[in-house]
Amino acid sequence: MKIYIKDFGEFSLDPEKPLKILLPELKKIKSEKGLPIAFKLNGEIIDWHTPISASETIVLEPIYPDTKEALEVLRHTASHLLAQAVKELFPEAKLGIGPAIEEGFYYDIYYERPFTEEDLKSLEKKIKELIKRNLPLERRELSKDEAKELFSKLKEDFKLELIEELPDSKVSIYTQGEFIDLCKGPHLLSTGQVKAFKLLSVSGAYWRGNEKNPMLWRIYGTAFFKDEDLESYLNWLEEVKKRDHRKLGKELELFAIEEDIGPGLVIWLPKGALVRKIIEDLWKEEHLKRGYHLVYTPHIALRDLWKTSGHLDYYSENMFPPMELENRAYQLKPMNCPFHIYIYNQKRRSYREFPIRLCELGTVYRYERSGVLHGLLRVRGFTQDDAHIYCREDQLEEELIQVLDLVIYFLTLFGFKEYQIFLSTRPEKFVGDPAIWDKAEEALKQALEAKGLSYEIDPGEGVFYGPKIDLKIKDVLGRFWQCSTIQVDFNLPERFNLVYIGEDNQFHRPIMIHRALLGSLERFFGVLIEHYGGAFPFWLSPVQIKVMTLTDRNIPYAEKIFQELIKAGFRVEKDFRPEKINYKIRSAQLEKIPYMVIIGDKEEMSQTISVRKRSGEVIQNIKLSDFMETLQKENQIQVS
RNA sequence: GCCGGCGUAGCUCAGUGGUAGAGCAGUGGAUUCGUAAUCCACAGGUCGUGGGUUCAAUCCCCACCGCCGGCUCCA
Repeated sequence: MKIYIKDFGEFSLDPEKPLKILLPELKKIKSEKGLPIAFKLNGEIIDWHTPISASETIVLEPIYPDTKEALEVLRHTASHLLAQAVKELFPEAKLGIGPAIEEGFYYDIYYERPFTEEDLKSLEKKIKELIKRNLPLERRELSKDEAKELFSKLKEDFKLELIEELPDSKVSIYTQGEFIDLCKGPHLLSTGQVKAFKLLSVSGAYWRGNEKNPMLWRIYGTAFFKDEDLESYLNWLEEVKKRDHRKLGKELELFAIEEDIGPGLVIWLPKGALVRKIIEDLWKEEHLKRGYHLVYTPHIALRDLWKTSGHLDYYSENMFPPMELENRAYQLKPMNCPFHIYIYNQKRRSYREFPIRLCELGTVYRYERSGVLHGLLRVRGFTQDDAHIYCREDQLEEELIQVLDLVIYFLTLFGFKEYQIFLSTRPEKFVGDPAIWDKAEEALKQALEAKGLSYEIDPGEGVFYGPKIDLKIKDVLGRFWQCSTIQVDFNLPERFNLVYIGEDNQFHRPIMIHRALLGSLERFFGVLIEHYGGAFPFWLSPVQIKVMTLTDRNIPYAEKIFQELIKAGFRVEKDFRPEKINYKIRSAQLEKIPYMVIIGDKEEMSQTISVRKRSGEVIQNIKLSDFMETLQKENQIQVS
């Protein structure tokens, strides 16, 4: 059997032997990139331990240390090191699973008591020792029966359960030193290749994510090939912490969530409310420009409405319980759609009116389990930037293009330029005509392509009532957040018997599109706070300018400057306290205010101002009119 | 909801079986100062809530509430 390894050349290999056999030969060949960590075969990662057999020549793509795939291999081995360390220090522990994950790895372990911070430290020490011993990894294949015997001897009950469920008749195990684990790989050659690692946290996790199963302890860690990489990852974690919207929200007085008010219920403080107002004004203005009608609907409605809509059947676990009044049950709304349907149904609709676009910043209430609430990102009451579009089938694609155009417009405003887009198609359980589903899915695809947006398809992941597009935005720290969603709905028009009169003077059923662009204002605000690190761009800053005096002598002149800035429509505060200028600058800096206007005797004499930017840049003695001119420019929202 | 951790002044945090402290913020006063913290004084807490143990609880125990991290990125 021949294999061709890119960068190294062609070799012959005994089919039953692992690639490792070739090591001495490969080492002789000097590839600039060094020795591969693993290989790619038809898109799958193959390690040095795996025997391959094939009738034709196989082409292997080497994987080098600075790639995502190599990290995955490294981290998988790191998770085995963790498991090995656990078994050495806590022999009674039973192993669950231990995969590599996006930012590191974890291992789920059953033990009679939780692991502590001290345990993590001693585990780290043990792992370092195991790395130093540079234990070679070995792979073996066993029949299921052999494997069962082995793991029952080892008393690894969870592994036995896994073996039971594996489809193939043979399973593979990896060993390093004394340690044996059921594992499909891929792995490194030896433990010494793990250069930099850290255990990060422990928490409870149900076996296989099911609450009916026993709870295991999940130890999280991460690993890299270089110490610098680990260090910069840890710095990144620090940065994430610094930008935590809950911390900044408190420090910058943007919002609060109060125990006495209720979990997951947000109060917007004046500064946060101001940012929200700016976003809302912009949103409304742009929607009106684009042919939407702005509507308002109540926060509660008769519960029967939700019976008709079907929410009681498929959404009730997310709804607040009903309220009784005058023998009628009312329901706090979890969604806006039924109300918009009644707006549609206010009169007989003609095909000529289409598309009808109704939009609302609608506040909804949903029951989220107490354990999942998280700052502004997961709450129980929030305002969706919602809209429902009613149109004919032949208008669907064009409408979707318009919606995508609008969503990109808004996201770009806030500096979100990279997206992950998912198109979810028909699930097994669905309502409506499959032919229309196909058409709608096609329309979604066409719309995405027309906008030049690349996307992935999530087959069968659509909601039962229609296919959808979900859009995730990438923030400055490289994290993705889901905000926007665009869903086609074949269900509600049916349930509420929506009709219009067509060109043929017959009744027809409209298609409905639900869409939220920012998602919820709370969540989007939370993402924005983290994205900007609390330092909002000038146009979005709740306070844009702070005017401050050097001495009390300067107050009258500073007051005049302040008034002129206010008159020009800027959001300005003043700091005329008898404090040192350094003190005032420091506090304005901590408030992350974009511009400080500093007034002293020099400015007063020359009838100018001095400006210090948030960045630290200082402009001395410029004319107020010149300053305002540059501000006006900056206040104009630039869409690129 | 479940598991672990946590809950002390507006904020960040120290502390102890004998009913509490610091820094910042706040208030009063002094200082009138040139680009990230001037000094002095004062005031501020039913130590999350409710029970229990104890002569005595903020501390120990239990329950509840809330917050933080996590709860299939599968051998």
